[in-house]
Amino acid sequence: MTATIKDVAREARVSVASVSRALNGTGGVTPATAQRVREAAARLRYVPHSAARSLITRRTHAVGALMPDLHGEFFSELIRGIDLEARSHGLHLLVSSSHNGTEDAAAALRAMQGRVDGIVILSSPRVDAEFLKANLPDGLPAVLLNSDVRAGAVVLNIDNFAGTYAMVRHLVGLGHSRIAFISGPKDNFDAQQREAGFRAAMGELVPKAPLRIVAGDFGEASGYQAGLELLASKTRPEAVFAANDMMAVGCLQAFKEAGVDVPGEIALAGFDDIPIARYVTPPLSTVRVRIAELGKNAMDLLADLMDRPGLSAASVHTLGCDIVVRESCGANRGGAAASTSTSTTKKIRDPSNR
Amino acid sequence: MTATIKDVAREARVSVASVSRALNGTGGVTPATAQRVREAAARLRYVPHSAARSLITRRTHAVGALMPDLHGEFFSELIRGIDLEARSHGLHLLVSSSHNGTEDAAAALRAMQGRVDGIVILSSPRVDAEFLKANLPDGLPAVLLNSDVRAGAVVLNIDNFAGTYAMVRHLVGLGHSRIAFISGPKDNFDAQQREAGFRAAMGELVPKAPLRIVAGDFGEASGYQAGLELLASKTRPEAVFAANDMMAVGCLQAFKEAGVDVPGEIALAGFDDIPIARYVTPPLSTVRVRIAELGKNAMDLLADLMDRPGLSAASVHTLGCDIVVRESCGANRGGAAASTSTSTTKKIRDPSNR
DNA sequence: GAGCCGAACGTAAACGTTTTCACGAACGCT
DNA sequence: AGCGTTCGTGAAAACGTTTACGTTCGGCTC
Repeated sequence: MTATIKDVAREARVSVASVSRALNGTGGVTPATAQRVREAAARLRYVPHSAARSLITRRTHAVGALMPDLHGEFFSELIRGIDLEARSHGLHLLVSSSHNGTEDAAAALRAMQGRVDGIVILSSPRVDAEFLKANLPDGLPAVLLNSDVRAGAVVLNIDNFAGTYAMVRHLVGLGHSRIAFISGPKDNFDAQQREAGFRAAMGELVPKAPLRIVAGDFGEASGYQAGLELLASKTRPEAVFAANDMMAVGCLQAFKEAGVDVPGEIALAGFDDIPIARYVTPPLSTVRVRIAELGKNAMDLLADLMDRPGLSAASVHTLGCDIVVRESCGANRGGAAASTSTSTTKKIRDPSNR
Repeated sequence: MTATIKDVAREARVSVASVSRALNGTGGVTPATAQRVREAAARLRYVPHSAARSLITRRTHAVGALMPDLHGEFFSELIRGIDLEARSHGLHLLVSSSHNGTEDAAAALRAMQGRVDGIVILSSPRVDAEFLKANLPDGLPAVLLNSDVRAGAVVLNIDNFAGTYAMVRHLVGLGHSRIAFISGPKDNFDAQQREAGFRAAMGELVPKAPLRIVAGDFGEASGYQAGLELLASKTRPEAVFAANDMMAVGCLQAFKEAGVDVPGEIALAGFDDIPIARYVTPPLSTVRVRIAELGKNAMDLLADLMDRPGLSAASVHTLGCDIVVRESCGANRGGAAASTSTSTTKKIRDPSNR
């Protein structure tokens, strides 16, 4: 059926060994014969059998991406970043997404055993340290994304802390001090870090302001509820900072229905910069996460790890966020230029320029 | 290092053949020995080497997904649908996205050679019939998505034609007859079909109405421009139907800036039902494409094809769309119930119930 | 009790590569 | 001129499975 290395060898009148050497660019072959082999291979449309190669090489030239069941932009951008970088490393990408339970993820992990040379794992609350210890085939290079596992692994995190901190600084710079926070799910790693960043920033920047935190779950409805709750309180906040954009959007809706002007009466900010953020009215100020870059960096870390011998150096890396200033926080009325606040966290002016 | 079938054989005191038979459920082995083998395998944490298996079996138990460089919801939902269904078939998913040029896609196609048992290809303008004939390894089962290739392939398309037709019917039912259309890129297959559906619907439902079509490119800016152009015309349309949501959003922005009330003065509709659609004001009526289902169906077709011997029956399938009625078309003021218009195309009432 | 048949199991070949090793030939050196 | 070294090449082993083919053995029929 399909041509094999023997066919090429016969066609080029050399041994299979020479064909292998010529095609792989391993030395030890004359330019002339290399050329002859290449021609023969092209003539026969020869493409090496990857399984046979993997069998002896112990390398699959593929990496896996394991992620929980998530929709939308985050998923696609992450895959995009990983895929692009993987291809530039000559690697294939095996995707296994949409896992809910631990046993689901464990099965996927097992199934990837031997099919990939490394793996990028996007953590969910269920996928924690002991889960990985139990299910991750040891010796398999892995990079963990947004994980609180700190022991013996390579971890790459979004700098949620710095992001929230910078946004609080921005809001404070605008003159607000009574800033309320809508938090995310208790078991979510990003949510925890964002709340921590908020607490730290408030404590350091406006230490005498009251700390108001209302619970949310990253869903739009919980943001709406939080908005109602905040409106009902005796002293309304000057600004509301939601731990993600969906909640900010829900909160905005509550404000709108109550006839509260944003940002006139209350300023509003979110986190993530989902596409919707720039299309609500007023456009939402938020913290942008460069997700594709997160994927790219994860893939780079993984590639490094795979080149390394067995030595898997544990390390923690972070990827900075950008403050994107639109109208919902009230800073963008005039034409003030953007300024950089941190080395990793840039401030961007984005006047909903659709 | 890792346990091999020989180790299991030794541990279970049988031959490697029996191990293979026991673990694969091929007959010819006593329940007792099968049990013994399973225990030994579990004890050694044995997992069969997939490359070795593929080498002799000529099966990889993996399918590929080849897609152009696209962002956002469409990508993630499609992958999601494919992945879920692939896993339920016991197949792995090899993703290769973000291809721009033909040579890029050709390389990806070649690289997948031998790594997958079948492939799902999402067409882009560059990937046409002769490209596939030239680059698709023959004998490799393939399912084409949103493709105008009709010869010798299995094709699954969104029913753009019926979708646009149904939306026009809906607008006409609302009393509009001067309906303008903002078209998509000329070389885009979906855009072509949507325009064809619009022309057909207008010709049949309101034959005496003038046919107004202004050119767009699926981008938001082009929708904005089209909006301006329509406002400037001597007889303004009663309704505007954009070939996709992004253009409808741009158009809406133009109307807003001009102080034109939507849907009061002009009704507006889009196509795709991107997440943003429900968050603009007024929420956008549109045609929903069930993308995850598209992916699932594609995977099912592919699985069928792979089970088949060599006989690759060419066929064309379509997936219906849903009309989702929000406020931008003016139908949703009252509380009218939803009605079904076609067997494949349902009409949904969706009053922006965030 | 001889013959036979089918089931359970083992032996070994095969799948298509890479890589180690051996073998010449060519070459530069004393 | 002889020798050692390098270099290009080929033969063959190895990777871990599946499976075709024997072989054994127990139980059945006459």
